[in-house]
Amino acid sequence: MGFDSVCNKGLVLELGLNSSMVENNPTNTTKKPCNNLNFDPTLTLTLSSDHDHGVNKRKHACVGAGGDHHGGLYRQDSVSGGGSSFSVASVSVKREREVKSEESERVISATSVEEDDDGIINGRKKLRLTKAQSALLEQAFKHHSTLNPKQKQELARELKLRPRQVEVWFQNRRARTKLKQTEVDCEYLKKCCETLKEENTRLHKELQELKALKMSPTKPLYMQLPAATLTMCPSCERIGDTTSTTKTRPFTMDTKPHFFNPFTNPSPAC
DNA sequence: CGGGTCAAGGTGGGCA
DNA sequence: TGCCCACCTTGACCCG
Repeated sequence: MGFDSVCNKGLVLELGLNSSMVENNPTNTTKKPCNNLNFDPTLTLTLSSDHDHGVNKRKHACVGAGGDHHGGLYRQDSVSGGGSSFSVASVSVKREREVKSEESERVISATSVEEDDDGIINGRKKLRLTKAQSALLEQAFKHHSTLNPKQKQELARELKLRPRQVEVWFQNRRARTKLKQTEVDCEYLKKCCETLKEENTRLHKELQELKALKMSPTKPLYMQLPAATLTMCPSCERIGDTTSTTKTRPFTMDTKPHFFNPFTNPSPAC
């Protein structure tokens, strides 16, 4: 029980993505990875108290993996079990692992409990997919991020893996995709936040300047008008009176108000 | 040796 | 009710 297990108990960083983002959310029924950044972001940081881990009642006696519950038992051949073969240089161990992995002979029977070369009973050994296996899985994932049972069987047969392993790979792959997308979204939101902060600072400064001008006894007549009726052109910085219908206006007013959009270029000069 | 990666275990939820 | 999914966690392995 380490730091992770403590921290994960309740701190939830939630990236809420509205409208178009939701359409491509991996959690929805379309199960499509999201590459769309055209969304209304909401960022929520919450402390959840009802997040129970590992103490939940079991819904399935042996869910999925139950059938091949010993699926985690893999033979690593000469490098398995942390035995004597680990005493050699790590480089040679790695090379040996690669050679062995290319032989695709590491997965043992789903129901057997075997011993390695050192006579140590296998616990949960780490399966490493070969490059060829990974490539084929990636290729399949590009086509569709989820598999129907037939596709799963086919892929498993092709890869000489158990269907459960293919299924797990796709689950983990989807999770990785989602995590990556979340990171991208997070970066984007940070930039949004920075831009809005800058704009907020600018507007505050502008407001202070306007207040200062209003306090001045030598202010021009148009500055005595209600603030709501005045608009400053962002380009030429001239003041306009939206209520005036005379031809003596400082400049022609646009009927539409100026709203700042941090993600688009400034409006063209008036 | 600490942190990262990844396959797999475990659980709750949605759906047909 | 069973299946499949997302999500969280675990443990093996790798790397600097």
